Amino acid sequence: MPKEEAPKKTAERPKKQIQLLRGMKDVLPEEQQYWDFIQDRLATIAQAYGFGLIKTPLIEETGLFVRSVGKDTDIVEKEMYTFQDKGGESVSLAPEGTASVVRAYIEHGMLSRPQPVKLFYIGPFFRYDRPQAGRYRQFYQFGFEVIGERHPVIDAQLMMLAYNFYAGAKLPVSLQVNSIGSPESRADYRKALIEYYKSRKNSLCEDCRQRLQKNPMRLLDCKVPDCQVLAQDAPQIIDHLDEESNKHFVQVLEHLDEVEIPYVLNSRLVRGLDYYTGTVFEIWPEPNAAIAPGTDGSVKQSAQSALGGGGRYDTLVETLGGQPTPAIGYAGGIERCIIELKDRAISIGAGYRPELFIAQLGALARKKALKLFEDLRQAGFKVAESFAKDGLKPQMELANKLGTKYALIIGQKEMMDGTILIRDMESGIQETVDFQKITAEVRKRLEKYGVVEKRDGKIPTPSADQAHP
RNA sequence: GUGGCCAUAGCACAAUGGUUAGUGCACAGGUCUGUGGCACCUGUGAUAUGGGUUCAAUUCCCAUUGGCCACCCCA
Repeated sequence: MPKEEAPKKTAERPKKQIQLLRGMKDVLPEEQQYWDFIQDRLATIAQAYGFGLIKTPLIEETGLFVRSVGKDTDIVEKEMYTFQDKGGESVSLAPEGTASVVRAYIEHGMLSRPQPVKLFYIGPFFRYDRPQAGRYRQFYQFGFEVIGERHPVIDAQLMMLAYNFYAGAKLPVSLQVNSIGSPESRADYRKALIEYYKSRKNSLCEDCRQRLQKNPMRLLDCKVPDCQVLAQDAPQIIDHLDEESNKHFVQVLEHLDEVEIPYVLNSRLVRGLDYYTGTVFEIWPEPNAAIAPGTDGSVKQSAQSALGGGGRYDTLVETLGGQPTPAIGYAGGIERCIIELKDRAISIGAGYRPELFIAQLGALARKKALKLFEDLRQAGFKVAESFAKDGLKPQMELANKLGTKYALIIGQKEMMDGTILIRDMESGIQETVDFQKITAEVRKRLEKYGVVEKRDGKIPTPSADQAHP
């Protein structure tokens, strides 16, 4: 097939280039290693802590989220992808994972499994929000839910799991912890807060006056300096916890102390979703010292945005129609995790790198090479090739770019002799070996390399056979 | 949802109200007819879209689309 035939310019390009929908993102092969890295670690950790993977649908009945996340939350009020399906039912793309997991727990009668039921998920979610770095309209979250147990040790263990996930990936993070108490004590606290702020309303920023009406707890983490001053002396939720919540929280902290997981008591931590009760926590990235404001002004230190968050939701199962069942969960954002990994130039191990490259020359050799590729692949080698290329040179270039250890060269001469060339790409030394013995010869050489690699500590991450969402 | 900054090849960046819009990397081919990394040469490839001002717009104006930043909120 003559390769001279340049692709003819076919139809005229459409005037309007079709581009990504706002807030959407393509993940290209180069970035895939980060996703693999995270997924591998998640799968490992989930297994170690006894979580089973659950896959829930992208689409659910709208009511599920209205009832769980809360109808007055921003997420439900203005960020959901909601539409009518062809049957006229109102459906929504899932904006988060917990609601679906709880729905599944109830629907599949998981109450009759050994409690607590520990479930783990990973997948895309959707929120129609204004995009920013690390914030997409389709974004990926992983989550761990423990349903059916109220003991504080569970809270501590889940925080430990979350913390260890990041620590294991060499990401410096801090664990922020708080308790927002039972719904009753929260209502009580709310009253106290409103009371406190009422008299000081004039010193508040405009947003905060809104918050006073809508979501008083948010007053506490306003960034306006004047508001922060007021927040200093505002009543603390800790002081308004009911006895049970308080006792629970103290025990959670004791457990955390015991396992020596560092945490920050953050009395201003409130979570936005309605279903939270009691313990709440977030994982924050530590400020990145590596990114200092450059003289050129090209600073890219993203604002404090949580890598993930979670908490107890002891009333949610009941809210969604199940038996009263305590539960707790954590959810983390994958894109944000990747941003941190990249910013901190954290090594995630080498990506896929082929060990062998098959170069061929001539029609007969090409046929033989095609077969050889298959044999070597089935023998377990990572093999690369460029069979469509004619010249040896471009093939060697590619072998070099891919960083393969050896090139196996088969041309007319080798075809005649029943041999093949093995070229060491680093030294340039090449040897002629019997074609029949190629597998053994290659294995012999690569095993030698394997030892060297181990010394360097550069063992390629084993590509687990986990599912990619 | 609010406010601001921005948009030139695959990527990173130049330039200009007036002939063929440059450079580096990448990609393709060649110098090298069976051998990669280096060098040199050649080539492919772009002014996001729509409208307006103007003799003339990639440049100025408006809108749309998209990106980024700060809010809001959240993963």
